Amino acid sequence: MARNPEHTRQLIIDKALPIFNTKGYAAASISDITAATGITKGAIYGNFKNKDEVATAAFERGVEIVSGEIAKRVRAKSTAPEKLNAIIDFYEEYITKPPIPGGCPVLNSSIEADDSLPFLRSKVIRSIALLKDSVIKMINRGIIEGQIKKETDAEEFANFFYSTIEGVISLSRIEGDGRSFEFVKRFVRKQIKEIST
Amino acid sequence: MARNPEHTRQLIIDKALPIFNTKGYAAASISDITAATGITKGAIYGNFKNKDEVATAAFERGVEIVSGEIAKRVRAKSTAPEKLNAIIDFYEEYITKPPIPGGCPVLNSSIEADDSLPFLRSKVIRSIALLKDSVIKMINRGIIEGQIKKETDAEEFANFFYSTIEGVISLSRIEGDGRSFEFVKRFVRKQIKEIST
DNA sequence: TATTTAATATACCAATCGGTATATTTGCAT
DNA sequence: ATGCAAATATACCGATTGGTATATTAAATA
Repeated sequence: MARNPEHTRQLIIDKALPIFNTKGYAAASISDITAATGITKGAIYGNFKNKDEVATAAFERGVEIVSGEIAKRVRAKSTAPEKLNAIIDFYEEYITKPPIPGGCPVLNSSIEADDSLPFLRSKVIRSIALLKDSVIKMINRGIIEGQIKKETDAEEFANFFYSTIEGVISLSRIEGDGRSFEFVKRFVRKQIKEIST
Repeated sequence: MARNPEHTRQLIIDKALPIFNTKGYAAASISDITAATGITKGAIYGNFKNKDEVATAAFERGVEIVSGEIAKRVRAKSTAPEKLNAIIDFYEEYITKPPIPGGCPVLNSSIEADDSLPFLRSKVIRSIALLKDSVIKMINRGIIEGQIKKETDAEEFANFFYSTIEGVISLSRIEGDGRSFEFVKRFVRKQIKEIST
């Protein structure tokens, strides 16, 4: 080994992530990445088989960042309603100070990978499933612990919850302000209160 | 005039729309359009200044199709709750038999135009505003006509409504089935009932 | 310190991109 | 019928794309 390939690989992923996330897979070029990293094509293709693999690694890193940040905030709260509200707060902050430039990588990749990019599709599907599942578990635990009404349909709520959040992120980003988010936040908070005991 | 340029222009738009909508602006090429239309570059650049203008025209046609179809279904119902449910039904059908291949052009373009494609941004923003506004008006008329509870916040509901629908469309499309939509539909229907008198 | 080998840099490839200049064709007006 | 102008087709442009083959460099081994 020579010249720390681990570091190189990580550098490529870290710099490629915001590029793919802002421009999209198709518009992002290898040259964009060499420019951002100061590294040459030789190094990129020495560490990744092709552009697809760079994009895949970047996406997985993006999901890691997002879900890691969510997990941190969720852990900091003790009851299910508080945890759900913490997730909303995280996404609200996402608009003004996004941990990854370009919006939510799950949503972005979801749009671009639904008809093309078959190598990404399954990864995106899995990420969404994990995010939803954590909300479902959160609600069911809340039911057991008496914080959430026991008649609550966890899967229905989780699907509403993530659909609405992803939807309002797309709205807020294109509109360029947090106005829509404010309305939706207020609504979702009411729904959380609604299922709370 | 010769050879009916109006027809040519419309042909280009009609064929370009599903291409842009499935592949996205960046991945869709002029060659894709010549291949789909059987028409040459000369004809395309004779009718449009550049790729941006083709994409813009295609987007506007897409919005026209979607909002036209929504308007038709909304007109067919007489009360606000029925109208709202008709919109949900429209988007549910969108998953299995989309009027435009590739999903919702408003959502797709929203994702791609938030950081790039400045020529599209304002058009997307305006389309969203119109869609939301029609729901707001629908609810306020429903309040006047006594079908919707008068304490309902129309703007809040409209934002929730479209965020949730756009979000669940993205989910359903990447997941490849209508499962998530079923859950979300059930939830939104309950919310409509909730604000109904 | 010399050698070796892994990692990175450089130089290049064909293909494709958006766009244009020009040639050709078509339909209308005369 | 003929000439003209508008519309479309063809041929081409430089730039960029993802990718590769090869040269160079740097670190570990001996």
